[in-house]
Amino acid sequence: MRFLHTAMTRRLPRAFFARPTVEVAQALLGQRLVHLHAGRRLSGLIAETEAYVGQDDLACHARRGRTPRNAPMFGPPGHAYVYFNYGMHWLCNIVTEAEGFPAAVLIRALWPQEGLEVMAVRRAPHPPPRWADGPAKLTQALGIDRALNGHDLCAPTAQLFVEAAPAPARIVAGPRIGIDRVPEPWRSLPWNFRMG
DNA sequence: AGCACGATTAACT
DNA sequence: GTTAATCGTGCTC
Repeated sequence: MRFLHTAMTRRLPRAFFARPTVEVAQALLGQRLVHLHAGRRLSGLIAETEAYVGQDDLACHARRGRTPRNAPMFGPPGHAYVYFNYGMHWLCNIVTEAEGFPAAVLIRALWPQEGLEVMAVRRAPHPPPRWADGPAKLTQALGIDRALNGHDLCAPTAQLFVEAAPAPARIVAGPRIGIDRVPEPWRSLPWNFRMG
């Protein structure tokens, strides 16, 4: 599926996210995640993603059905699912597939593009390569937290959204990170994707 | 009401 | 390679 955009409307439409999650996770690589912050643009190219797909996927938060925390995953595609983990970190997902089917893509790394001065302060004292090379690092760099949980990335007034950018020449797939307690085959499914 | 654990990070040895 | 930090969530009693 291809999406064409004019110079003024580069934001990815809901149809982009209303597809199989693994397909969306790969298609998001190279696209630009943007957070409008105090009239300023904070952004980066999406460099790593992971797919979490439905109640059969035992690594997915929705595996035991709907709860207050994972409710956004059951909602319509194109919304943010932002959750708190390890008592200190925010992780950012984008909901995929049809409403009612719980699935999302975790954004795991960005290549910073805009708002570098803000990121430098938020991620101090780390050097630029360490500003957004992890799922909790990128939310800190872009200022993504609970306030954006459930946010509609496809609304005209969205503060968080994805803009179309050139697709990467190559995609590398591997097992998802940090789910060592999840049983096979889910633990080893190659649903982690990065620009290669 | 209590408790084990987590889609992580940073600082150590 | 190992480990502390830190707390909301959801399951069990």
